[in-house]
Amino acid sequence: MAVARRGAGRDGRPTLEQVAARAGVGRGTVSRVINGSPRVSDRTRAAVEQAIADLGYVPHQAARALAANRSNAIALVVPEAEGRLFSEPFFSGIIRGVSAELVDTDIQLLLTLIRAPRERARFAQYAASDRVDGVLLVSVHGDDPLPDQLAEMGLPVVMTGRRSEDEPVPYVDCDNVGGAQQAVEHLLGRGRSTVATISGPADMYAARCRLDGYREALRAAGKAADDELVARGDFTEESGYAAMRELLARRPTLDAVFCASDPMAMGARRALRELGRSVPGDVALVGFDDSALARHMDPPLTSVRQPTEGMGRAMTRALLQLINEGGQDRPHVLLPTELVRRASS
Amino acid sequence: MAVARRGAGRDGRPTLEQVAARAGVGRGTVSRVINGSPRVSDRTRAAVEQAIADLGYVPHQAARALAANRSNAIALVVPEAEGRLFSEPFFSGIIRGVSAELVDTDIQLLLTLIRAPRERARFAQYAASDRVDGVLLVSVHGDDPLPDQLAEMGLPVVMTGRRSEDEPVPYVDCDNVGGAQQAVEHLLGRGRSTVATISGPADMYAARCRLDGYREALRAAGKAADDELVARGDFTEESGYAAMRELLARRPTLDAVFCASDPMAMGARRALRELGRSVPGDVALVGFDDSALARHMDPPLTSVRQPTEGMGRAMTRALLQLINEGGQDRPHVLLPTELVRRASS
DNA sequence: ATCACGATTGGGAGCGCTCCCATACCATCG
DNA sequence: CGATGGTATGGGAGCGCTCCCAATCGTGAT
Repeated sequence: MAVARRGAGRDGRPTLEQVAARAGVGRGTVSRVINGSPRVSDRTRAAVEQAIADLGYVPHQAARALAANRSNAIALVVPEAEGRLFSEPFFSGIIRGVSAELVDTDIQLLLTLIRAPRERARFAQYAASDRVDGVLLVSVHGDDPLPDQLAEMGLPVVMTGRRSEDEPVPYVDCDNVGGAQQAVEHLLGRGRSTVATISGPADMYAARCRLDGYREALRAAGKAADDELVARGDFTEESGYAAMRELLARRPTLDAVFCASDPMAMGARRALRELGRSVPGDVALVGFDDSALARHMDPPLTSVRQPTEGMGRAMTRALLQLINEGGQDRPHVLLPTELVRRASS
Repeated sequence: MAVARRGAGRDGRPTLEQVAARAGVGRGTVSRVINGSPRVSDRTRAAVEQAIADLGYVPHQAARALAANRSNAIALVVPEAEGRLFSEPFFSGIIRGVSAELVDTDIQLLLTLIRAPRERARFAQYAASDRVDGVLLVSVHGDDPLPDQLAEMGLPVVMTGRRSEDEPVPYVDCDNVGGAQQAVEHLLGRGRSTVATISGPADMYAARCRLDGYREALRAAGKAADDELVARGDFTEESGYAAMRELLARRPTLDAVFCASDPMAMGARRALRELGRSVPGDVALVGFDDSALARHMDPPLTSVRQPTEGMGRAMTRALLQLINEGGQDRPHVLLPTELVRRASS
């Protein structure tokens, strides 16, 4: 036993040095094998790999990080104000995607919730001090300076969603315009003639995109734009309820509504019920996000699904590329959405 | 510039050594200040703190980890089979709690999803190699060997939930028995006389506890146990639907049902509607978990809420204590649940 | 056979920190 | 007044790895 452990690290775990000794080579060579350097002969590589297997050697992260000056970790930052996100499939999908993309690397995922502004500052400092190789930002608000701040420090950053049309920071987004368009085309295709929309806050880029998609679909179908058919919400159920009542007051004859979020669709559904309109009989309804809510509404809600897992993967790939290639290019990825048809339309 | 940077780390960030130079003390002293050692005079401490502030010094994690042989990170492990968890408030609450408890430490949270068995093995190896100081396990199955495996390696571990009555691994759980009991007492208190239950899989400890709570409440109310009023589900909506039909077939006169999960309550509600029973008029319904579902059901579902955030905090505190004190004691924490009353009962 | 040059390889130096021993200093005590 | 026992402090050693330069070993060209 003592022999087997000779020269072992202080936990009794084998070190590079020991692997080298066992394989009859130098430290440098083992390091090269581990890091996949091509400058190693096949014979030597095989011997080293054998020794690694024999000893059950696992490289010591902290030592690597210190020597190589990279941390082999990336942070996933979630502003917790968006607590909402957490219980939605959105966040779940993102994590799944990120995690899936990381599984074949030896990169760690650090999860950081940011509540107070104090924590934001703290994270900025933290990120600045070499502790992560890159940052994934989820659900950034339009006026959040953090992305630029991090980017200016030279830290690779990728966000989900854009803050505006000409987002300077690399991002992965879903095709909000296309999704909305698809939803409205679907409603028109089902024979609906008067399609209204309940849109999100005008200061959120995604909300504007969804509204654009709605308008584009109507235009493509040769319908005149009609602002009477557009009501504003703020993505919440309450706002959806109010908007629906407003729309019905303005245009009692409408027969379909595209809601820019599922909770708003939920609110709209409630308003419709109260006013004696059936769904989908009198009014067809489509939501956005395909949350758990949608599946459980009565009737189940047709909704636009974001490829959340794909977005998580894409973000991660983009970030790893930034880290490894340090490229000057700012990757922008746009993923397609999918309409999930249910009984509400 | 060059002067300001003299002796700086390779990223231009200040090192301990520089702080020491600026404060006019030795490395060891600065280290003591940073680590809160009492063996430093107030004068010296103040000088060092000033130098740290002046330089904006932030300790280099990897270097600390290497020298001190601790990683300053804990892992939160989630078996992704429980993908379900993700979209429930449960997971969200746990993360929030863990994160809140870590915010004043410099401990990192690593998130690890485990999908395939291969990944489980990989994680075990990973965890074994010094990369985390401890592990939080969420939602472990009754037959999962991972907790014991990790514990045997001497790695501090805390789980949510128990696998059985005499769980050997430290855990934090909510009071399932008490929660169920409270729910049933509530139903009885509302004047219901024939309270049935749809319970979870018999091989899950939490499900057995909830059933025990149900029975205990009836017993306390002086009601005879009646197996005809107990139906098995597997926590899914479908199983709740089937169980409800079964119960009604057996006992058409029942007037209340305690469901051991919200999705089962959802299924039960559907069955009741189909069979022309009103909720809560004919049958009162109570669920468990207080998921988003509960709030959005029609009528909104009374449900037993787990203190998820509190559980996250408790797990973290327990783990940190295990890490710091290396105690031989196996902390077991049981937190109370809360009945959230809504229109369904 | 000799020389140059690329492919491999070994191992020194050093990453920034903690640990701990040796030293310096100070107040108290016999 | 010197011995004694603390308390502060400085700094050497070393954590396990990567980087990189120098050394070694072929191999083909001359």
